[in-house]
Amino acid sequence: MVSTQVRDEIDDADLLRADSLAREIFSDLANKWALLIIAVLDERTLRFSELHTMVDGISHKMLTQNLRMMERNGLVHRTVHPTVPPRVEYALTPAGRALLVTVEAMCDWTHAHLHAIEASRHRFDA
Amino acid sequence: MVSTQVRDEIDDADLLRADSLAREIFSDLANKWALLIIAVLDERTLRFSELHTMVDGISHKMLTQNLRMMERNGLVHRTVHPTVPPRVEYALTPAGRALLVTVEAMCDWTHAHLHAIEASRHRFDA
DNA sequence: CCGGATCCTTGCCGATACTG
DNA sequence: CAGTATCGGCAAGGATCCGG
Repeated sequence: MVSTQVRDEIDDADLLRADSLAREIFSDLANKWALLIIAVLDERTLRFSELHTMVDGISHKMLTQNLRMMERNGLVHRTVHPTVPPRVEYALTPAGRALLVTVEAMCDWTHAHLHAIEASRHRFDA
Repeated sequence: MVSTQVRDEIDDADLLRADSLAREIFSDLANKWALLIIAVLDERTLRFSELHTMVDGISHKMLTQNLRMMERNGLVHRTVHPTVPPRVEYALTPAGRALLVTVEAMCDWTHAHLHAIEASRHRFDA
């Protein structure tokens, strides 16, 4: 399931350039809101309003837009509870959880290099 | 160096929400052009014009813009050869190479789930 | 060959208002 | 509470020119 398969000759970048569908998907997901939503859905199903609070800075509109996109791509599962008031919950699908692993790796990387990056910025800004 | 450290209580998403610098850096990098450039710089130093061809669809402007940002954050190293015509080469720094690992993971994920995603889209669009 | 600067267009995204 | 629709500002990003 986890792709540690060995490919010969071509690397990942080539795969992205060759396949337009792959590029489209990659472009969909490589945006901060989508990745942040995935990161926040770590471990727990969340309601729309919870997501709205937890991913801070995101607007109502961007949240729905990204959730639709992610649902369409099969990353999140949407459950509507027919109650009053309505209750909608979002959870990661297996595919989404697989992607979560790499998102967490990116988060870890960010925090591991925080200071180095800050230093690099100061050097550059001179 | 590689952060497989164990943290207690808080998860990655929390770290991103708590630290505004982390969020800023994450937002810088979580965009398709930056990630694609990193993916392409896999294994080899590349000239500006080579990058321009390899990351296809990117404009001259976006390429310089992202390269500056990545240089500022210490992800790529820029070497200017004082020849005529000028020759400028870009290479990943150790930090950049560390990030490359997670970018490749994302690429692998994309290709591993291509068909599933395509199927999911068809289902959704009905 | 590189990349900065300028103009100009496009579409992203936030604010607001309205339905179920 | 969750979601859709509309509108409008503003910034992202493309095209082009020039200068090193």
